[in-house]
This record gives sequence, C-alpha cells and structure tokens, in this order.
Amino acid sequence: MNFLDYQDPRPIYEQIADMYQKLILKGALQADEPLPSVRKLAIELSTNPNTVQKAYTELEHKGFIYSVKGRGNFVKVDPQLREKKKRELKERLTEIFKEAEEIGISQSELLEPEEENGK
Amino acid sequence: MNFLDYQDPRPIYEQIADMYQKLILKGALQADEPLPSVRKLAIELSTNPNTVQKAYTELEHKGFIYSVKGRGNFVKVDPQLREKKKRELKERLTEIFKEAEEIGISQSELLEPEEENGK
Amino acid sequence: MNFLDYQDPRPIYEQIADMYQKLILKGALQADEPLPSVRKLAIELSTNPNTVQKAYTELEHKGFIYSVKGRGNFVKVDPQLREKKKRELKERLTEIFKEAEEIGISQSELLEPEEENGK
Amino acid sequence: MNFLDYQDPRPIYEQIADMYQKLILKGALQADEPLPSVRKLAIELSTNPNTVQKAYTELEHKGFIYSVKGRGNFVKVDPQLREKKKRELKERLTEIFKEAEEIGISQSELLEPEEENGK
DNA sequence: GTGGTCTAGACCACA
DNA sequence: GTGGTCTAGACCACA
Repeated sequence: MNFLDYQDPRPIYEQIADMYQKLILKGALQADEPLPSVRKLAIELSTNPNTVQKAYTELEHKGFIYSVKGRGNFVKVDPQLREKKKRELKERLTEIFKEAEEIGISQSELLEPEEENGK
Repeated sequence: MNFLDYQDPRPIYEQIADMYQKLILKGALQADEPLPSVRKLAIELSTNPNTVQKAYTELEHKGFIYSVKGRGNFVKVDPQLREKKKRELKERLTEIFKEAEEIGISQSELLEPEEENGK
Repeated sequence: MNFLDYQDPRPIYEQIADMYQKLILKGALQADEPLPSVRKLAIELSTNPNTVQKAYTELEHKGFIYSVKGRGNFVKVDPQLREKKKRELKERLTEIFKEAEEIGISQSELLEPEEENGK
Repeated sequence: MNFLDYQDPRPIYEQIADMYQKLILKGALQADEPLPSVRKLAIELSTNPNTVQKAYTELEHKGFIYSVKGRGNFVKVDPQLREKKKRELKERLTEIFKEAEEIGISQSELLEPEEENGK
C-alpha cells in the first residue's frame, strides 16, 4: 500500500511524516507501538531510506515518536497531543475568518451551506 | 514601505502575490488601476526583479491582473472574484473540519470559544 | 579555519551546529546576520554540503536561525535565548549535584578548590 | 524490575552501565559481590545479551568491575573510586561554568536560586 | 548563487 | 536487523 501522491507539491518526506502524524493523532497507532523500520518502509514506498529517515527525524522533532538505536522507532506517549492539534486547527480557523473579514465576508456567511435557500 | 517578512517560511514571490491579491479583493485597488512596475517594486522591496515578475505572473494566472506589453500590469475587472475567493475559503474550512473529525473533534467543538462559559 | 575535531565522538553535523549555537549565544553573530552559505562552509570544512545542511536544519529546529530560500540562512532574533540557555545550564548543574549527593558528596565539597587547605 | 527508559536518548548499554556504576559508587554493591549474569540480566531487562555484555565490558574498562572466566563479573575494590568520580564531576562542573562564562553568565549567577529573594 | 530534496550506496553503532 | 551518519552527485525552486 503506497499512500504517496507525486502530484502533491509537498516533498515526499513531508507526506510520510504527515501520514504518520495523522495515524497517531487518530489513535490508529498506540503509544509505544513500533513504526515500520526505515528500510522496510522505504521498500514499500519505493523510495530512498534517507527520505524515510528524514520523515522520522521530523516526527521525532515534533514529539510524535522516539527512536531507540538498534530497535526501531516508536509512538511517543503524549496525552496533550490532541489538545495541541486542536489548538493548531483553531488557529487555522481564525486565520480563515480573518481573511474572509478582510474582504467583507462574515463568519456566518462562510459557514452557510452552499446554496443559500433563504426564503 | 516593505511588507515582506523574511521569518515567514513562504517564498518572497508568494508573499508579494498574496499581498496584492488581498488589496484587490478588498477593493483597495480598482479595476484597470496600474500596479507598480516590476523594477520599481523590486527596488522598493530590495529584492530581485525576477521575484516580482514571478509574483505578477502568478497573479495573472489566477486572474487578478492583466499585463500590457510595454505599459505595465493592471488590475483585472472580475465581478466574480469575491465569489471565487469565498469558495476557496470554504474549501479550506471544509479541509479543517475534515482533519478535526479524523481525530474525533466535532465542528461545533472547534468553533466553541476557548473557555466555554455555558449559559 | 576548520574547527572540526575528528577525535570528538560527536557527529560532524552536531559539532557544526554547536559551534554556531555558541557564536550566537555569545553575541558574536548579530540578529539577521547571514551564516556562511551551505556550499561555502562545506568547502571550508572539507565536508559534504548535506552535512552542513543537516547542521543548519538542526539550528533552525532549535530556533537559532531561519532560512530564506534563494538567499541564505540568518541569525534569528530571540531576546529570550540567553535565559533559555541559562536554564539549561542550571538543569545540568542540578543533575551534577544530584549525582554527587547520591554518592555522598555535598554541593559545597564539589565547589571547593582542588587542594583543600583547610587552615 | 526494569530501570531502562526507552525515551532516554542514551543507548541501552550505557543506561545499564550507568546504573551499576551508581550502585557501586553509592556502596549499594560491596567489593567482590557478584553482578547478575549476562544472560539473567538480559532476560530481566528483555534486552539482548550482547547489550548487557557491552555494558559490563564498559564497566570493566572504567575499573568498576572485574570478570572471571566461567564464574561471572564482580565488583572491584577501589578505595579511590569515590575520588575519581568526584574529579569527574568537578570537571563537568568546570565545563558548565566555562560555557556559562562564554555567554556572559557568572558562576555565582548560575548558582543563585531561581528567584533571588535578597535578605 | 542559495537553499531544499532525493537517490544510491557505504560504513558504523547498537541490540 | 535497526537506526544514524556521511559522501557524491543530481535536479529543482527561488532570488
């Protein structure tokens, strides 16, 4: 199963990192559960181990996983993860509402269903 | 006046394009009004003329401006511009709600004010 | 001038990152001052551009520098940097005192000059 | 009882070696007392025997234990052990003070309690 | 010219 | 087997 999208302008390593970030946030991967090994995932995605490595390093920097030398990479325990993500989404929401207001579109107008059947 | 933010991860040409897009959508720039010349703006922003050119090309592709050889770039008349932008914002909104739902956060939970002071 | 120490067990990219971190913390490099380009520094240190790139990415993650595509890498403004570093040093100090106490060495005994001339 | 911390960036063999070093320095393990056998400890820690072996070799190099072929590993008698460790801790202390001075933080400032409530 | 990404492949430390 | 580092070199986006 290959979830990479070469039409996607994002670099491959970022697509990999985002994919696993979502899986972790969703709870599809439990704490301390191992991720696929760098080499295995590289083969599965027909990409270079360095690219997978970069994705994993990124995830480690962001606090989603931790790595144990000679053992592999594992999902990190972080009960506040969901809260963090929620805050990020709220910020992006605020940004959109701000942009809308700048061109005279109110928050409620934006949230309205596509066809406004006012009556 | 320089509105560029080098700490912003977006490339400079994109910041320029976004800036003018906003000005046009807001109505701050009227139809057929000329934009600053590529060279002038490049000097004003202490950046490379190639960069400004790229921003203008981008704006042309998106239908915000048109260029006249030997004369310059001008704001395009497009009564549906606001609708287009609105649709784009709605799409981004939908994307956020989708991401939220994937990790079990409902639309209403996301729209809630930070501290819910119920009643 | 090559400050790399191949006897040092730390990887090269980390030595580079640490070096620049120190220069920034010392104030030897001012905010918005450019770092040497990836390629130039690689040549100067007779190392691979990828290795320098990794060092710079590390510094960016830690908030010491920011990068502008097509322009280079620059020192980030962060007035709290010194405070952060101070806190880190204090933590390491505490760790040492803890280790000392575990084997029955008091803090003051550790701080004493090498030859204790009691008098 | 498993004292390993996989979130700890240090390799596992080092965590094992450090653990026993502490126990010996504290006096919790007496001279000539046997350490657990490589295999037993490996099982207890659910780790690889190679890893435990590496930790023991490390401890032997540092002079904390000695090994007898076919019999096991034992705590070494070394009356100067405490002095050695003290010297090591002092060196690390000096290193911290050096780093602090490089960024203009004095030794006393570093030793100060968090909030200085002078008199 | 400057940074960023990616490949292919080597070599090492660790388990 | 598993991750981590490094080299050599290519190619792209951006300024």
